[in-house]
Amino acid sequence: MAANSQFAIAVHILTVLAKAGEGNNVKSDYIAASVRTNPVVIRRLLGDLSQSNLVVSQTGSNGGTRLAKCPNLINLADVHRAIACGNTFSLHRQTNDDCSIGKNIQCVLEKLQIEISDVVEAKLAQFSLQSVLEAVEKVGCDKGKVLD
Amino acid sequence: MAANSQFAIAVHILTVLAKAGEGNNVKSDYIAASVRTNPVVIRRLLGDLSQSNLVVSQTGSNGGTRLAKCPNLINLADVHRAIACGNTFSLHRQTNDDCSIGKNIQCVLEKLQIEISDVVEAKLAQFSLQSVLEAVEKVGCDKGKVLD
DNA sequence: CGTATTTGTATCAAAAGACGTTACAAATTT
DNA sequence: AAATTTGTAACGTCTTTTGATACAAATACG
Repeated sequence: MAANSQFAIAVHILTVLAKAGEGNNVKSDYIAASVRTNPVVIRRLLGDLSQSNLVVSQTGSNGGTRLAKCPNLINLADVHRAIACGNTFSLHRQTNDDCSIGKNIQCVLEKLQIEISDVVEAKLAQFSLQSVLEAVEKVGCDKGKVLD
Repeated sequence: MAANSQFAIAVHILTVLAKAGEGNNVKSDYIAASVRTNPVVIRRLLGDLSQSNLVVSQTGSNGGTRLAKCPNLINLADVHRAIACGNTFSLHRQTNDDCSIGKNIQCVLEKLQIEISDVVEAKLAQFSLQSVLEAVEKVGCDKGKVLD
């Protein structure tokens, strides 16, 4: 199971930045208030997003963070990769090589893991940050697909 | 990220049972040796698999566990559901309702989570336990897709 | 130029989750 | 009755995640 909520928070962060609009710096304190967490948690994630060139940050007075590209050009697969969210399931550690199953199942599972990652990314790639923002701004969030 | 390796171990367990053949009881000690873990860890997972009617267990001398159906009739989506592996990503906990983003992003992310689960399940459903067993028994596990 | 602000990052502590282990009752076979 | 095996509770340890404090470096602005 997905142990951490970093991807969810990252999407939240980016949605806030998208709403702020192009070129407008948003402070980690402000984002932290929306996410209800500590600003450092936000800045850590912003660091990842920055390394993937999804956002740009500035220190100093009037500093903050803004999107590096327009929300149409960012999709959730980009975010997922930026956060290094890991896999849908984990492999178990070393198995027993004396057993014909234990010996070979690892690599079968690794291949499977890759195939799963691929379909997850493909799905995530269907959603732009823009579409997320629009979905969030729509009120009727209770029935049907929200995204798309 | 997937924090635990229960799904991987469950697949390993079922593959061992599939190899053992229909109607043959396998003891948790034997499986544990193949997985290199404690028999109790195996029995815990067997409990989940049993509740989903994938395996049948017997206590007592000559007891053990066997598949409840033939390996062609079990697919990896069945296993995934049985183990309750959770989601590809976790939601963050309560957000700030005073912020229009914080207020609505949760349900958008929930919907996304469901769509992701669906594609993951659909992919997993493509692989039968039989195909996993065959892949594991094949030696050349180093190039190309192993599963399918 | 100096002050205020903000990020980036190190460090620490707390909380949660995963995993392995021991122990033992209940069920079953022989 | 004795031996075996599962089912499950209980516990300790380890790792991961999260929240928090602290402070240097960068920047803006009067």
